[in-house]
Amino acid sequence: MKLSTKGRYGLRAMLDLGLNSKDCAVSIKSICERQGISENYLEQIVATLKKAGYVKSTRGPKGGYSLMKEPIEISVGDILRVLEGDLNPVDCTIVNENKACDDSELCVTKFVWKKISESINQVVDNISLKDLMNEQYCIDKNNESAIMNNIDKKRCK
Amino acid sequence: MKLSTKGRYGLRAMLDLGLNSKDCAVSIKSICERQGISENYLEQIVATLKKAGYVKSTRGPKGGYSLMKEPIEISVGDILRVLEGDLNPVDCTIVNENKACDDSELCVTKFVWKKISESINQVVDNISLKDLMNEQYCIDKNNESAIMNNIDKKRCK
DNA sequence: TTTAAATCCTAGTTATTTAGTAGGAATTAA
DNA sequence: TTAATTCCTACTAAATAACTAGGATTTAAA
Repeated sequence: MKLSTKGRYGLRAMLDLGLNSKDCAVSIKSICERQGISENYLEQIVATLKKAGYVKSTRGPKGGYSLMKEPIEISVGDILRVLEGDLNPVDCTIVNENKACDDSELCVTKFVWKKISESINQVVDNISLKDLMNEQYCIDKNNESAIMNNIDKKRCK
Repeated sequence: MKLSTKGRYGLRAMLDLGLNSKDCAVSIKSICERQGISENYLEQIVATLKKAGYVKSTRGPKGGYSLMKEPIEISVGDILRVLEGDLNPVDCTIVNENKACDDSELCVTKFVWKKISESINQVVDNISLKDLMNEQYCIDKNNESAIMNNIDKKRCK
């Protein structure tokens, strides 16, 4: 019951693009330097995100990637579903549809799987890339004041 | 982001025990016949549930397994966590604890993982085995009336 | 026009996990 | 004594995850 590196790296890459591709395209190389990820691997992940319409690319020197939409228009759910597939904990969540489940005894657990699916999707669909960017700005700000004022880093409200 | 067969089979086995082990111990063999699961494999799964204190066993002929606690005292979350490990989508959910995450840039995604964890656990901790048993009784009842009255099967309230 | 920095594309490869299989030892009711 | 059961551990095949490798294409800039 774990997300793979595709989802984790992909979300970090998208956040990186949100934070850094405002004015110019951002290369895979620079993302990987910041995020500590393998370049060839992230290439494949970003290719998936491009195909899904969340990032655009420009080739050649000074080329790279940038977001295709406004960060507020991209949810964490969008990103994760593109990279991980649906976020259902069990493939068979549609009650009374699969033939193997005509045996109702098997079906009861589906109510559980369905509720888990719904709760996961509810969470990830209600966090936008913009939210994460804001969270990041907030952390940066607090870090700075922590350094400046020599006080402990605090969670952002 | 899928549950393994351990969690799925395990929950079905526990439900089976809830429904069938009221008066007598239930053998692995009979559970597997009803549920269509490999016997040797379910043995291993049930051994884990036993070690965790959710089922008890009696050996020899007429032996088998039964629940250690009242179904209302056992949550779906208890069962799944025993068999799947924690239900966090990413291992690193504790903000600002891991060394690799002192780089705050990496940390922002953790807010997402934490929220997903919380929502999953909230769901599974609020469904008891008793709830599933009731759901099953309800389905059985509706199936019967569907056969009797020749009307469509309906979802249970 | 050449160079080099970048994306684009696809085919390996290695390690880990999953989902079992296999089979014998111990227990115990009939 | 028999046979049904749990108990225990080692092995295994298949799938998946997490990359690595390397060449083709594009294009800004010298």
